[in-house]
Amino acid sequence: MRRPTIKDIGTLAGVNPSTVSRALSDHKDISVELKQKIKAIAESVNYKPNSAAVNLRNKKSKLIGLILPQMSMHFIPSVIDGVSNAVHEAGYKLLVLSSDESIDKETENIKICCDSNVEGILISVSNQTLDLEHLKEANDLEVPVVLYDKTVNQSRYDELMVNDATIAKQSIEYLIKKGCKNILGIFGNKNLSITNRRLEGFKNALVNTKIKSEVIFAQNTKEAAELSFNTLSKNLKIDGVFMMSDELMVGLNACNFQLQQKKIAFNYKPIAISDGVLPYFMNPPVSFIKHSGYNLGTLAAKRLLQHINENVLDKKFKQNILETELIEL
Amino acid sequence: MRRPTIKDIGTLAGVNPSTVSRALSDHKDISVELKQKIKAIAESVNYKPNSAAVNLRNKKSKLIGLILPQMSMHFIPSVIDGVSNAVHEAGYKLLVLSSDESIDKETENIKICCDSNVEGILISVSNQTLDLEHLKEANDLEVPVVLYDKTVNQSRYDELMVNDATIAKQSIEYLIKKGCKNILGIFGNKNLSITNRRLEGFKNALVNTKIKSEVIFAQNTKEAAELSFNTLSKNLKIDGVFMMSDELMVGLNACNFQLQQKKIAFNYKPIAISDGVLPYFMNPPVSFIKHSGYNLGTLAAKRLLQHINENVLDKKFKQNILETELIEL
DNA sequence: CTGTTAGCGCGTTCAC
DNA sequence: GTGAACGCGCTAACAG
Repeated sequence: MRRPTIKDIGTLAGVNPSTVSRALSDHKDISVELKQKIKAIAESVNYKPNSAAVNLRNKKSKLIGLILPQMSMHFIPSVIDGVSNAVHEAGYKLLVLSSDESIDKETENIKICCDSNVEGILISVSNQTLDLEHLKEANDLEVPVVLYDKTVNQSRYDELMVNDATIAKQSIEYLIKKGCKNILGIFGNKNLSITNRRLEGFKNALVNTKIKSEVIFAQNTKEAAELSFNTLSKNLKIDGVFMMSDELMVGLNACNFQLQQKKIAFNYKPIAISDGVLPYFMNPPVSFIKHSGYNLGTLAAKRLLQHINENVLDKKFKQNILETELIEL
Repeated sequence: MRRPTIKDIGTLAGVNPSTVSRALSDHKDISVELKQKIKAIAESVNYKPNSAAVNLRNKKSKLIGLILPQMSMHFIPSVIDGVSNAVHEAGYKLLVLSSDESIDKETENIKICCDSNVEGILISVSNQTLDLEHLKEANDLEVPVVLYDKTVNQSRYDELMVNDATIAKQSIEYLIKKGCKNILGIFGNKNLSITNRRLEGFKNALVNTKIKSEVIFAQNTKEAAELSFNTLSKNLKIDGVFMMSDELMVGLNACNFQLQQKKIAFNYKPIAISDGVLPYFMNPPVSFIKHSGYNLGTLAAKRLLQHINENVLDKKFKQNILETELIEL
């Protein structure tokens, strides 16, 4: 059975399609009785407007593109959840695209968004991304773009992120306050700007102190486990460990097991930047600065929706810094 | 600057819009030179077909709806990744929708899919879902549906899942083979059919053995941590623990910390059903039956695409059982 | 080989 | 108050 159109309803009601259209959208020129009659018919045949036709007519797609640097189990699901809720609440639908940390896929994803007539793009860039040239097409089409979390240095698009240097600094200051004298910092990919910003905060916190520090860089959980084991088994004086992400934190959990196996005593205070779920379940638990992907996603989506709906008068670049809180375990 | 249409190109090239359309789609009736000329112009004005118009015309949206029971960090991201890759490879785009374990949201999500003219739906049902009545609309519109992972008893739609009872049984048999005599099973929400299927496998493995067993049900990681601590601290004879998911497994990691804190010796073999990432990093590591969300997503998507593209001659219900493997750590 | 025409389903302007 | 007609952008059927 073909899906009923506005035309079919018109035939059934004995009126013109345009009358049906107006009745269904509660146009004031249509009499109350006729409206009721038409709506009843629409209901009875289970009428649904054809979205393609509506889109074509209105030049709107009610679609938002969410571009993720990769599909990881850490942080990303929270972001999707936050964005998804905010977007659906506003009657939009979400196109989810993962760039798999490749600039080519990212470019392709932007193209898909543009080709799909999305009304706005939320993007967190891959670690291969150095500039935003590939957003030119979106720009030409005047599709609003909001950057979140991972960005490059720019001042053209709104962006929403955490102050990486500050929260890293806070973390270290916490360790210092707790009396740590030998601090290990576990960081991610050395080439990422996010890594460097967090590293900067780490170093800043140590300026003018007598704290000793070591730093390691790990590409993933496994490397974090291995490298931190190497370090912790050699340098037994380490009494504080900072991890810049959940992913690396999980590595430390495995490292601890190795240390126990080798009967290497360890006793350090751990702190991580985390989405907030896993730290409670590490062995031992890890204090953390909560960097909520859900909040980030929600706020980024809301900001984008403002651009779309309110023609944001004040169109100048805004950098929104997300609030965080320290949770002590 | 308005986006150029096929009409604009026609004007520029001095030909009819329809000629442009044919040239761009390499219709054989158009001369090679004209094609080149038109393509060059299209390129130069950065022409992009208007997807809404194409959709309207072709009655196709190139959209697939992926409905998730919830947006969790376990398993789900892998599923999305698998589906996403398969779907993009085939030139489709992915609408991601989370039901948040609510039957109402799930119904709403199905509605969104139908309203958006998706060409197919991949759905894993919420834990409130008892039947598939709410798929009626998709059915009326003849939108293909494939169920994956969490389903209800049905034989109308294709489904793709793991044999829950079997892998649970395998897990326990592994523990038995390793010499365990006292086994603890940690299961999820008691009302879920997936829980009951895995529980059934668990029990079956114990039939006709002298193995003692205990079973606990936990709603989430935190409960898993608490309840398993209660059990393990009381029953010191437990020498094997089975966890039916990553989420619960993480709880055990926290439980182990508690046991250490209280100086309670524990020595059990752990095994879990897992997506395959976290078990390596637990303290201690956990052997697991790999139930890959990525594979599941990929296969489910491919099956759905078959329905969409090949008019699947053999339309009868198919239940596909996913392969798994046991990884010993 | 290329142009003309019509229509996909809807919304809006204009006329009655 | 309601109907007729047109156009959104594209494609397929029909002409020539």
